[in-house]
Amino acid sequence: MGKNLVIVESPAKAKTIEGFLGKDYIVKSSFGHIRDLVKKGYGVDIDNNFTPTYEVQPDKEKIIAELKKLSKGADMVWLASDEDREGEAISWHLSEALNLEKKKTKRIVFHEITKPAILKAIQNPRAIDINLVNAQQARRVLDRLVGFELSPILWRKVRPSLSAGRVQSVAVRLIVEREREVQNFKSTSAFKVSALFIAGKATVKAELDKRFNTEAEAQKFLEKCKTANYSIGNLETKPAKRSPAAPFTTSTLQQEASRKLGFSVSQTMMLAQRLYEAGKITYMRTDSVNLSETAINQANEAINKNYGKKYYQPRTFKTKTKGAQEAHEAIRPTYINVTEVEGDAKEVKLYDLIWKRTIASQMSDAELEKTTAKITISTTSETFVAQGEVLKFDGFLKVYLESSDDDDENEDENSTMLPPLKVGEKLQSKEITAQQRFTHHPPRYTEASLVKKLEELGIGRPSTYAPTISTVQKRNYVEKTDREGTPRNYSVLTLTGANVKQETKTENTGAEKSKLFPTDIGMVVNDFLLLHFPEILDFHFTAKVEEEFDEIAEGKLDWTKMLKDFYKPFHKTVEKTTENSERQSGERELGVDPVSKKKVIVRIGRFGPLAQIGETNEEKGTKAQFAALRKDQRMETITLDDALLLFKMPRIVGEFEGKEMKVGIGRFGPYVVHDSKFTSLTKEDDPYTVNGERCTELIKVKREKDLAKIIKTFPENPNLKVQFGRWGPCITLGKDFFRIPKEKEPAKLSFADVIQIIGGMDAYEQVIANADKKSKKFGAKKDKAEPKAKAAKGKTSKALVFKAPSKKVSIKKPVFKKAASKSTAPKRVIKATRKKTAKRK
DNA sequence: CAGTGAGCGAGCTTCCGCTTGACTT
Repeated sequence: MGKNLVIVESPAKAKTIEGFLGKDYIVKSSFGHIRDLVKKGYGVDIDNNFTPTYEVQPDKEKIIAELKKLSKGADMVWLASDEDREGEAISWHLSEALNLEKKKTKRIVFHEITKPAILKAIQNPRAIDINLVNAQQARRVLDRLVGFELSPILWRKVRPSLSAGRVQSVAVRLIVEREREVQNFKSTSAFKVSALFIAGKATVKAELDKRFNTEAEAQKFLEKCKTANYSIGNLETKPAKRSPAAPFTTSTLQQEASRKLGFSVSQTMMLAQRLYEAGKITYMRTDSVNLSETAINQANEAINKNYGKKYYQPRTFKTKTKGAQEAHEAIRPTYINVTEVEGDAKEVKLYDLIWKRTIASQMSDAELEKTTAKITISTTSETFVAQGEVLKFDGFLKVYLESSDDDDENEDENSTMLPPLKVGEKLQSKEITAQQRFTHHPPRYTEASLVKKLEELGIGRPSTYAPTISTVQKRNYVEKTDREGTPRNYSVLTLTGANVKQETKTENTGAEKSKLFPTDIGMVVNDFLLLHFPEILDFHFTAKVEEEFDEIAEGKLDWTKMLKDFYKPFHKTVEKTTENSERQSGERELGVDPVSKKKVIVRIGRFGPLAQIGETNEEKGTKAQFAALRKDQRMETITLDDALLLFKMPRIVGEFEGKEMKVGIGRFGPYVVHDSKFTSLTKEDDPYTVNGERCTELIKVKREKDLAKIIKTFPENPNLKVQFGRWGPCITLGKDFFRIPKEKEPAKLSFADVIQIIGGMDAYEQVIANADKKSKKFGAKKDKAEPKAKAAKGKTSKALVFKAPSKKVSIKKPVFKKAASKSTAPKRVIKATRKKTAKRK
């Protein structure tokens, strides 16, 4: 037999499979899709039966060249991409792009990476399923058409650079609608009654079988209890059992890692990727809950060895996810006998989670015994109920228990044991309390609970959950933030002996951590799309088109016909909307300004949400006043009073050294600016009332602090200093920073030394000129940082220049301008880019 | 770092799914 070329999607998979197949087989990977619709324009010829135009993705040119060469020399090419719609398309694109001969090409599939599975696949090859490929083309083209027709409408009607799509727009809708549910939620309260009884030597905790709507009713009930006798009216013991959850899919892994370990969705995926690449776990982007036979056998061994035979119970799970394609196994340890891995702490934790979940899925049910005791009250018909739970056999609970999203108020002191009780037995009441409890609004989404919801709706795929969440945040439709709670009073009535005591207590309510909130722009875009394109935004739109894709895959429906039927009415709506719809600014009238008697509105402006008093009208000579909304304010909920307060800012609070002091609220909170220098106000200072005296004080303190940082100044230029920066001594020139070479002593630097470090006189002057230019360009068209960077790099800079650290900049691209020279060139200063370049260990 | 609230307009933005890159010393 001659040489065989096998092509799979993932390089890690290629490595594993090569080991199974011996030396007649070369296994290579395509790194996912290799061709896509052309990037420019639609890439689809709509008038010509939706003919797509594909191009090899630029980053895949190299791999295609290599595969081409290898396929030429091979006797047989085995296309082994995943067994799903996308995988079939990858095989098809490969056969096209590599110009493979039909008789030299075979298509094989397997959904687990085990030796028997691979060998069996090789023995059962088939041809490319063109129907399945067409289903993928339909999916791809539909997504392109939806995205590329909707987005431009948003550019015209709302704001440039926005986006819309089949998946992201529904994700945003979910978050917007949930937020409105929260806003419209009216909390009600009721009194929950619980009691502590004494039975012999033991205490029994019980809860009343009803709640009281008012404090008066609760009070009345407690009055009745004063003279009451209590006895066991009924006892019931029932066996119960609990079963383990299925092994992890991408979505359930993301949820559990979020609940149990506090990882974000993308963090989980990054860690899982590393574990996968290290050969520790199976593939992490999967919707399947299946375990291979090999894995089940390994689990059997591990359970017998670690816990005993009684704990083993083999199970197979069926996916409940609609539209699951199950091209892979569930996520599991590659070798189940490896109970823990070494290395990065977070990887270790994630592996442990996967290991436990996998093992637990093959373990016995937990057996419980639930006892319910009803306690009668002699003076009234209500009854108290005490519940106890005894674990008879722990089963899978020995290793793993799935968490739930609403662990909010499950304070039922779960699974306590009841003492031995008898029917008719008398109980002593020790204490009865009636506590006011409030109803909760539906929970806001976390990243993970949003993924769960999307999966339930069949929207998105394992490979896109994490990217979707980052897209809606990048577009500024959604933000993940914390929110501080507000205190709320509640009432507690306590009966001890013959005394009822009333207390008012305070609890914190509404606090949120890492939850998804819609932004103003997110709401405006959502409302606009929902108004004009309800079909696309429908929660079942994806499910509906998926059904049609399935029909295409089964050969029952022509893919271009499906697209035509979709596109015709859709495009009509697009045209109608482009022509007829109003520009959307989310404008909302708040009321009238009592001072000027002019209308106050909020709307989205060029730089985001703003409040506006009056209108600009040249004929009448009126001019509108503007104030940006604060970050924690929403157009939908801001009140007139809050909006009016915004116009009080910035506020001139007085004079100091002949220059005025202005107080404002900026991106980083309240500040006072004096002589164009900013000083932050402290938490105790209210920016609306703080006076000049206090501001002067703050400015003086700031000056002293700044002064303490300065190591050296130069008479040649007051803006040039040697001072302590965040990472030790450095040279500052205006807002540019320069690193001091190790061998130099900061305090002893001369002006000439400094110029040399900056890179010579030319460079020095250039930096000053660039700084000037930048400040002048303010309010001009666009951010002019780019030309500045070029100038500095191309001509002058011989030293490293870096800007003051700013989160945005450091993540996006390194702001270092690398020195064009040589030995004296200092090394990198900050590790701002480290995260990005950090590798698997 | 923090302000701004227009339309003399050139050309850009955008989708969803697959998968991991990585010029130099």
